[in-house]
Amino acid sequence: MTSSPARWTTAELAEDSAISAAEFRTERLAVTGAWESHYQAARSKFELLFQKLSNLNPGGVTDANLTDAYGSGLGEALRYLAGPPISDDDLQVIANVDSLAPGVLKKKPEEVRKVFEVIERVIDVHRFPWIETGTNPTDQERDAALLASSVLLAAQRIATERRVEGKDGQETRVKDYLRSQGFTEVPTATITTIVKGPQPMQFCAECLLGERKADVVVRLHDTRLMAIECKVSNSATNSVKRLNNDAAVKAEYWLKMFGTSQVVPAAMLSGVFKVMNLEQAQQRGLALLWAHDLDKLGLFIESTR
DNA sequence: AAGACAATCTATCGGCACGA
DNA sequence: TCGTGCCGATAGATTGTCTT
Repeated sequence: MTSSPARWTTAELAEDSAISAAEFRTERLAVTGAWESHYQAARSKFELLFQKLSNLNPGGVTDANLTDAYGSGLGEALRYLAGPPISDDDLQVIANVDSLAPGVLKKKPEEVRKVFEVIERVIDVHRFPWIETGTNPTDQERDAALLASSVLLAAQRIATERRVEGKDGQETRVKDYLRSQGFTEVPTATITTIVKGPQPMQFCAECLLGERKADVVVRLHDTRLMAIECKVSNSATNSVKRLNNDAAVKAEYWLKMFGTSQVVPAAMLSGVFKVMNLEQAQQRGLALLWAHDLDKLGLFIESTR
């Protein structure tokens, strides 16, 4: 007799989603210093860039200076001189160069030239008004440009950091919890049949289960595999994507691929989710767990003895 | 031969725009 | 106003290539 993960009632889902959203609220409002450090890091980059390119003065931007700037890892800051900033991918296409890697550009000054020609054409005149007049910036102009540019870059960095942290943080919590329950992590494996992968009292991370990657895979006591997807959503709009488009799709794939009696697809949730989406995903065979209540994971694992 | 660097691929969440 | 599809910006892993 196999044990199934709990199916939550609407009321239970509503309660947990409220707790989860409250936790998100608290975390987002907490002062972490992340903004401060990203701002400072960005500011330093632009200051260095200004220095290397003589405040973007006409004449200060030579091929040698540009190559030097790229070599110092300032290509990123360079992209952010554009209004609006150009992404790495876009710049490569628009400038029509083969590579934006510093080592490659170092040997091809003409490629650097092409890159800067693009930047020049789309440079943000709101931040760098002195470029148009061909004069030196006033101290205020220079400072305003540094401020605005640093904020622009730092904001993007924060957004990216949140994406990575949301996932990694949650995955780490799950793994730590499993360890606390006596499980041992084993190296990532490609799991083609149900007997492969983690053995009793083991789990692995980032395993390829069939043809889809699972964040954490645990061997249950009754030999089934539990595939846990870690999902962070910070808005109700995105809850449907994370749950129904990402996790439930994989759940259905695994259930079909390995059979309903062999795998237990689950999603570990934190952040903001809509109750309706939770119900839909659960309906589709996805077991729901909350990062704020990891003991439920332990209880289920125990129930498979 | 080793280590640095570059290219490629895939995954993350977030946000916009469109249509019901 | 709401639900949905699509895409953007980036990180990290892996694989490939070049230097020293």
